[in-house]
Amino acid sequence: MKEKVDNVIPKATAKRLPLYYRYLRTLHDQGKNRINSSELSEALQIDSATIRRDFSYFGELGKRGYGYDVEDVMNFFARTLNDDQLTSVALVGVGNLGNALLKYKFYQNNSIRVSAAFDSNPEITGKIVDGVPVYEMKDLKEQIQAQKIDVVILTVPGNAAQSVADKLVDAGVHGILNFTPHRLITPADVIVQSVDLTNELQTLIYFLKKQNEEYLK
Amino acid sequence: MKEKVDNVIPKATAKRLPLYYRYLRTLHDQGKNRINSSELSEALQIDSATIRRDFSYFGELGKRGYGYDVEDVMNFFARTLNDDQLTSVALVGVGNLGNALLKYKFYQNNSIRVSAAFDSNPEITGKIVDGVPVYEMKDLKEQIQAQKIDVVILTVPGNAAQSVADKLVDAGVHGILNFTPHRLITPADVIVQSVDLTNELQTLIYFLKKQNEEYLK
DNA sequence: TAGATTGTTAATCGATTAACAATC
DNA sequence: TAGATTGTTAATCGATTAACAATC
Repeated sequence: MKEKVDNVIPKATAKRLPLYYRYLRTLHDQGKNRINSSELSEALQIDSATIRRDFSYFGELGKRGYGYDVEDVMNFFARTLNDDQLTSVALVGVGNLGNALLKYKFYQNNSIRVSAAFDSNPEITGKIVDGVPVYEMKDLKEQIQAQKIDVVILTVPGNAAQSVADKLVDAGVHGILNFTPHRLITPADVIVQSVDLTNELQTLIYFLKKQNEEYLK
Repeated sequence: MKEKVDNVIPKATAKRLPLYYRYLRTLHDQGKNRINSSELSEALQIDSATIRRDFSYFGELGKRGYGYDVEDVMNFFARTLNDDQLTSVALVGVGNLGNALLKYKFYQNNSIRVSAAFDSNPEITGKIVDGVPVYEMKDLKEQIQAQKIDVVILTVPGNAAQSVADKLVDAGVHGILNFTPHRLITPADVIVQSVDLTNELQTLIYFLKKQNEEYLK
């Protein structure tokens, strides 16, 4: 397995990495030790050429005439995705969604752990929710820096999103998983990934409507 | 404002429609009654040519030399996105995440309403959570059909995902917003939109790591 | 009419996929 | 060696964007 040094990974490829990684672990758990791109294609519903191309960005991970060694590639992706070491993230906004995500066991399957939460409501702060201490907003910078947290899950109400994002940037955070429908303005070196639940539902409903109209013709 | 009859809307465009719609409503609330593609571009961080192209798939929504009439286009998108009439959806799996989504006020800003929930746990069923009745799984088909529900939010544990999806398809559901990390196997006329929270976090962490490595060079 | 801005043509970019030579 | 499957070249597809004629 020869790895590549120079790496410009297309975004589309990067987004599929967790998928590959998860399935390789499933295979590994099942005791399978080799897999080829057609089987992967079948299981993941991704064209086999796309899979080979994706893998090839990282070097020659496979063996011609054989396929891929499940454990090798799994371990390679674990390292690539930083899953070989614990990543602590914080969560800001312990409302409905925030609470649910606190309880969501990210670390059950991955080495991601929510190690601190923050909220502006004094009824909530000072407690430990599901093993995670909930701090006041004024402790944000201190805790983020003390715990060397680089990634934050943002589940505050929409109208607070930008001002909290500013505080996060000030505290040194570089990655924000944004659950508000607000477009955050941040410096270029901060990566914002947005999950807009209403958008997802609306798009789904739109696709459905279109399919329906198509069907009526 | 001339609308188009024939419509093959690119997927990328479709996914931006809720964004446009939301922002047009914001403008409308602010009492603004005209907008042009550069201003939209500025606010939404989408190239103005992309915006004009997106809009043009739906006909000639604007006026040359003038821009777009906010109310007109807003209303047009409301119809396009089915937001001019109530859409009832169901939710299956009232665990942590399901509970949070039940309380998530989709209908506060849009005409989407969770009108029924289902769970397999008898401790939960039979109650009304946040105004939404929680039924047993055995009532699924009956309720889905009685309430003419076409879209379901799926927040069950991963291992139950496929079997529940089968039941949903059997009940006549055509759209599933899937929060499990499982790839669902469904007939061609069923649209599955997946939201994989762990994936999002892992991808974000990966991008960050890459940026960091880049920076070190 | 003069100025502004659309809607669209053409160019470009990025992602997917078919096909196959390289090679284990 | 023969058979299998990778890694990659070339073709295709879909999305974005620059540039501008059309036109309000």
